[in-house]
Amino acid sequence: MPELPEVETICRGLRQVLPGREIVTVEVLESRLRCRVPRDFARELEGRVFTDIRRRGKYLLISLAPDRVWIAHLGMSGKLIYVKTTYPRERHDHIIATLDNGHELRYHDPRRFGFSVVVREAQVDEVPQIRHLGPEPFDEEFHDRYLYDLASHSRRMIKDFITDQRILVGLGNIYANEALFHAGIRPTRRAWRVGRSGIKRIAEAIPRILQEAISWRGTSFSDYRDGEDRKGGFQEHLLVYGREGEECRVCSGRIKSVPIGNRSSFYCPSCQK
DNA sequence: CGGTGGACCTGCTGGC
DNA sequence: TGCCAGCAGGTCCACC
Repeated sequence: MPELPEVETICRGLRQVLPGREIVTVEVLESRLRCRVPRDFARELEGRVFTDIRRRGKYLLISLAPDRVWIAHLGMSGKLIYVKTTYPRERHDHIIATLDNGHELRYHDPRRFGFSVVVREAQVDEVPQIRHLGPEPFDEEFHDRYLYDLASHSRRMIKDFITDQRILVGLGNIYANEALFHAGIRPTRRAWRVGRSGIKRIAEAIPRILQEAISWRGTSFSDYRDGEDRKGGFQEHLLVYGREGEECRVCSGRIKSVPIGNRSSFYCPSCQK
């Protein structure tokens, strides 16, 4: 489900309400979380106080004093919501942290692709999932030259390349397709054949499209909700993703779909070469 | 090493 | 109306 804009939206929302709150109790209602939630997960969190909520790629890093970080990835269908204790519980609410102010932080994930782990602050960068992540698209180290140096040595399809979280973090199926549309490049082009000007357009389109999606609080089709269980609005502004057979909003041609590695990619044959 | 294809899950939709 | 194949925002691993 969530790509960078959705995780960023959740992050900003939780940052408004969690710092200073104490976790009183934690219930882990689902034991089949693919061994990614340690048995002592609840005890690691109980009695601690939220300090800071930040994001690294598609991961939420939730700091708690003294000296713990709850690292959460929401997979395809995960939600992390802050609601009153009276807010109706649902099927697939797997982890419920009861706070000291009549609210709960609930981790909900029907498909259970997400994962959670609790580590010490100093260990965050050593966690394998975090250690191998590439630069943030909004950081200075991510620029067209960086992307070109890597792309010029890669024979992979460009869409596959830019969704590799080791190259850069944050892009998933929606925003990779959108960024390539904005750059005028077909998702099936081999990375090394995109060329310098094409890579430059991609490197510029990525942060732009992500920023725009953040301003709309992310994209919601069915599952995605922010930290207050509300939908995002960017689905109204998508130009190619999920629009197979519909009219291109730029040239009125028909949007096509092509599978890349078990996943649909969308593009406009006349706008993207 | 790189690239591919399947596995991991539940739920919803569309076609028959 | 009902059933079932196919597909969904992500990662990881085995295999060639």
